[in-house]
Amino acid sequence: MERLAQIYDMLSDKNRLRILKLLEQKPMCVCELTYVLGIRQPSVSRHLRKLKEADLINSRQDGLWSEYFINRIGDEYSRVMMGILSGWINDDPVIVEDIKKSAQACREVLCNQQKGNYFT
Amino acid sequence: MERLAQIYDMLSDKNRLRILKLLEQKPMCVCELTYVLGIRQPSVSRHLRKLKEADLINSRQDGLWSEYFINRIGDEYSRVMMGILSGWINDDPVIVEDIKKSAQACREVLCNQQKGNYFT
DNA sequence: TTATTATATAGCCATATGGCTATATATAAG
DNA sequence: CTTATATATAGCCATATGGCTATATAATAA
Repeated sequence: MERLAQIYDMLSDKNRLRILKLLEQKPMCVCELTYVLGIRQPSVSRHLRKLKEADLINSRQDGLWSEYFINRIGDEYSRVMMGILSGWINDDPVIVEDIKKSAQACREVLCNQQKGNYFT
Repeated sequence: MERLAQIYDMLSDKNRLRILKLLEQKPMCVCELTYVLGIRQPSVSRHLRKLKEADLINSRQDGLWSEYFINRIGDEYSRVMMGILSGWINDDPVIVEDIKKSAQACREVLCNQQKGNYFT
């Protein structure tokens, strides 16, 4: 029951729902999520930490970036809930706008990278 | 999204989960739920009010008692979530114990009814 | 080494939450 | 009417939450 309540708790915050709906589309780094959500980076990082602790998402390091993505190999609860979520609120105005913004959001542009660094 | 977050929020509390799992079995009045949950009656009443405001449960008056029951005609979100919940945590020790207790809980015995009143 | 930058963490603050006790309300009995 | 009783509400309090700013950490560049 504890675990189930934890998952519901993760899903009960609107910004966390937005993050999950964004990651449903593609992996994203913190700066991209920060740009799309319109809240401060530390707030995004904290949401991501909670979601990761709840095993709903995972991350991999990519140079200076941390790329977050949906954890597809969670337990039954998380897999079922994420599966259902993927069919829901796809036409919510906020979600539609978020995904539109995320398509434009390019980490190389967003993050104020030095010119001439390792990815040029 | 607001509505979905509201439902998840309702499900993120352990005592509310217990209430829903109990009402899954049968309608119950406040005194029975109070007995089973082991928390104070006003706390139970508040959980019930929240669940009712979220349209997950409903109530009918039965003399002095208020009988609460699952709302089977809610929107898609609530019906799907309640449907899934009915298949989950049925072997959770707390839930098993709750349902065992609820089977013994008889409102006529539990509530300190006067002898010789309208239901004798 | 130092500088830069993406992310993480520490900690502040206002608000929300969920226990609780005390009390009000509503319904039925007498 | 008065009394009894099931439930609802008001309001207290400790804790949790989610914004925020400031700062620490980690990875790469030079």
